[in-house]
Amino acid sequence: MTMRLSRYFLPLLRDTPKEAEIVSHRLMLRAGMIRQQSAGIYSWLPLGLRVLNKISNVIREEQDRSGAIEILMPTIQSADLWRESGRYEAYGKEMLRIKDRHDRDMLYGPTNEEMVTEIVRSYVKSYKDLPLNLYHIQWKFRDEVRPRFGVMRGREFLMKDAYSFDLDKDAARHAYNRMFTAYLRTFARLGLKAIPMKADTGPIGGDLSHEFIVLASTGESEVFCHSDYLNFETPAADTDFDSVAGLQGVFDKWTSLYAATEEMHDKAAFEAVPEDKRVSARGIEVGHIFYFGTKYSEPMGAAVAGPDGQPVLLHGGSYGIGPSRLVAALIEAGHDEGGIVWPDEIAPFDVSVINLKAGDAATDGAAEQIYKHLLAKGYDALLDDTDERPGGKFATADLIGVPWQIIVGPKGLAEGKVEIKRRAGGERELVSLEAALDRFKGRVA
RNA sequence: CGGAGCGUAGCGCAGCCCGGUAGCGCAACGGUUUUGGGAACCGUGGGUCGCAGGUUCGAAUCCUGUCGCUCCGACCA
Repeated sequence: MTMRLSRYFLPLLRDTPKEAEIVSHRLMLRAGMIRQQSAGIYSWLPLGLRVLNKISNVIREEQDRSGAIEILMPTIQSADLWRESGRYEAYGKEMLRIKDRHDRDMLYGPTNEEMVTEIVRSYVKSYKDLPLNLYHIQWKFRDEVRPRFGVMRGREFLMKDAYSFDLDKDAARHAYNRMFTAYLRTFARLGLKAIPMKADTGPIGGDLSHEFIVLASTGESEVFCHSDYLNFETPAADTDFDSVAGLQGVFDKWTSLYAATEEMHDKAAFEAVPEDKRVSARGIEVGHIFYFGTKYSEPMGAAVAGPDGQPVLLHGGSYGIGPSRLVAALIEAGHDEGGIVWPDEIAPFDVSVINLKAGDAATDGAAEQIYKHLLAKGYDALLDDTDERPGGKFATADLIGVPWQIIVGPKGLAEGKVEIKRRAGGERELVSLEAALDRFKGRVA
């Protein structure tokens, strides 16, 4: 996908709207990624939508790799389902309740355990159909008392939620480990160092609930962990997700050292970590996984026939990642004075070709040649063909954070050269036009 | 839900205390000169002052109500 900036819709803001407090919110507004429509509710503009979709695709690929199967459930749900689980009364004001024209109680789903359990109980009848993990990527609504920080804590948010169904707790643990491993891979691909931290399991108990936390100075909560986690190796792409022992190994390794959020913090255990390895920082929760056993299958009657023909209640778990929140988390983790610095894999564009003198035959020709080349090689390229001044173009490119800039100006071109700039480090290199083309041989997916 | 604020042009703000019919910077539009890190000059357009009621000869300004939004706290993917 390529785009000419002169014909694109990129409403940049030079000044920061006053309501934006944290850097990701400020930059998302300035870069024309989102538009607030109501407290905690946003429209996604072209640049923001591109990033959101790229994140969702990485999540989707890793969910699929782990064996989860994508579906799509509706945003609006019937209250009856929630009455079955007892959560219609229990949920409180965070749930947005609405009535349809027939005066039936409906709601805008804050999550989908009841609905997916309804689907599974009506079709899955045998232990042979297990294990099963269904996920979807859908908009959710939680009527937070106080939405804030832009899309970091919105009321409407995009969420990938997966739901696993197994015959017993041991099988459910393997399902949990599959998601645990998939999450490690997902966050690594997004360029994030996410550390699984033990989370409150509520009434279920056990050790099967983890929050995945990204360290960031603007994080919402205090976290404590062992610094070796930051250098742990990510599970490989060819990880065998059917290997019970293999995935248990991944889980054991990634839970071997101390890591806890403020709520779960154990001072004594943290003191046992060597002093030079103690990390005390702020963190952003980007994922949350947990096992809940028969919490929904029991009241909703979701059972299959076991090997002996007797009914067995399904053991479930659910696993969430918020793509819309991740957009903000990625900016919190990657920005500088000039603007956003996207990781390569989820940047809205791979390369920005900057024609410093639009209208000049030489720069127009060279910029066009490079742009067409990138298109042919499968890159997402943005061509800045506007008649803005060079300074403005540089500022725009830096603000929106495209990883590579190819700068085509009359001075360099007079010697047959263009400049390649890396957004992240700011390194610039003057190379021949041919060398520049040769540098971008094809996008590695 | 407690506490504190703010709604005046696309964005940032002044004007409000002390009522007299709206202004500044940026952005936009037209023009001239510019052109390698957010140019200069000249000109132009754009606002039922959140909304409703009240006081007054007259309300952005004073009073009442209402809606929206933000920040701090408690709560949450």
